[in-house]
Amino acid sequence: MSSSYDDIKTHVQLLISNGRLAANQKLPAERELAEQLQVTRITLRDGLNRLEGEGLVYRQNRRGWFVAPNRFVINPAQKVNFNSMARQQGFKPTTKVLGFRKLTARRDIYSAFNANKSSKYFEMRRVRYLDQRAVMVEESYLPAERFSGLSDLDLSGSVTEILQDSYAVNIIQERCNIQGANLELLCAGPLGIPAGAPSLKITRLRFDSGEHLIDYNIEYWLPHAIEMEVATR
Amino acid sequence: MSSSYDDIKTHVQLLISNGRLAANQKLPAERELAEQLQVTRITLRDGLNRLEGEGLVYRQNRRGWFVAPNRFVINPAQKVNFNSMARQQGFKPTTKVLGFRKLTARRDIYSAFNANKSSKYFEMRRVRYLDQRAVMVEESYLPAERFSGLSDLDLSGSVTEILQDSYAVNIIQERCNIQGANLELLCAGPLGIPAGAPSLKITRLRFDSGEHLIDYNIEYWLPHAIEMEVATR
DNA sequence: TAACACTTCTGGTCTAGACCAGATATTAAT
DNA sequence: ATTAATATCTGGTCTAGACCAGAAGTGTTA
Repeated sequence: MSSSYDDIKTHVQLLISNGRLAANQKLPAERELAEQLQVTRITLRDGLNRLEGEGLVYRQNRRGWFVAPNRFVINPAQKVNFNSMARQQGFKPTTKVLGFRKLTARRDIYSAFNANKSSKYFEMRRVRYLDQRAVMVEESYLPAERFSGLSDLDLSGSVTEILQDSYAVNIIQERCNIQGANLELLCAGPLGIPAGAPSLKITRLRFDSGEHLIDYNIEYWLPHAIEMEVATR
Repeated sequence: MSSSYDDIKTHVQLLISNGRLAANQKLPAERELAEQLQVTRITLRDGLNRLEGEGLVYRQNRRGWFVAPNRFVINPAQKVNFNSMARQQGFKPTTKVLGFRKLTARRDIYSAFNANKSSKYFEMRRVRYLDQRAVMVEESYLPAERFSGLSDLDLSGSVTEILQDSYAVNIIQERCNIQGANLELLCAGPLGIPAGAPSLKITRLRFDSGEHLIDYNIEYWLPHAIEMEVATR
């Protein structure tokens, strides 16, 4: 009844629990582990993929496999602030802006804003890190006319706060959709994983007091870096 | 820049979009597809796994691959009723009770209820289907003393309603946790997929008006059968 | 000391088979 | 016609290699 996977799992868990490897430390190379366990590399990789699925390990493109730290907890039913939430949970959050540009005529965007083809939007792409580990890529779309000068501001913080502080726009309602999705190269690259890897895709629509859509926002999370908590009444 | 995966995706999408295959219909056998595409089976399977990750296809243990229908939308921040929600979205929901028993001394349970080791609980395990497709396995734990006679009732509906109608217990608050998890054999079996496959694990804690925990509930969803919608204010 | 070229190591992708176990269809016996 | 045995088809798992591309370390040169 025991499968190779069980052996691999046990072996890796031993490495971790014996204290030989702490969070974010690198596992031995695949070829080495495969030999230790007397299985082929492809079988070993299958096992590592499953361990990744359980959130025990994570990978970084052509660098290796690492011991996963605790998950980051987010609440999708709450206006989130990545930086403060992360610090609250003992992580060191950082942000890198990947790109900023003005674009037009992308159907998914202007139709979300209920606008026409010629309307212009800012696109901002960012990666978020927890303790140097890339965990999320974020794409934000904002109406360009309304937020002129946006690119001159510090874009490493919360969009909501920027809108509030610099444009006096208050987000008072959000709608979000969560589903599994595979990563395109454009998002997989900054996360240091191969294209096609699974992710948790959170699409947010943020509205102001007039129920106008202000921010169209897509987040791609490493699925095993987070968990979600929701309270209901 | 084109990978085998792209070819596989295009090929399968063609099969689907050409109308040759409708939702829930079976794809050709892996060996056949592999020959059509001139790749090895292992490469093809890698591609199918990714298509599964995108929610385009799903598998059933040793039966084959099938075209995925639309996702079922759930709202984790809302007291859910599987049957009515499913019908509302045009699915035909069914439920099968896998098992019902009284148990004691399982740490995760009695500690969730903040009770001692000797306290007794009912365990109810059910599979939920949408249009004959198994999409979720549910494990419910309820204090046995408080709900004696539970096993004599019709257990195919909503737990919340049973508690309300037969025991006058009103659930007024819920807390839920959502994360990716791999399936143990016990849950993978009823879902018709191999053990170790990914799932979306939703753990629910349901409280009554006195803030007592009433129902400890774990749901394992096929990750690509659902999406979640959450509204925030 | 700093910049650059090179080598090595890593995971990522792929081939070409094999055998197993469960699901299904077929066939034979009742 | 029903049941039971059987053969076949399916995906699930695994072996034993190969080659590629990017990351990281090493040594050389300016």
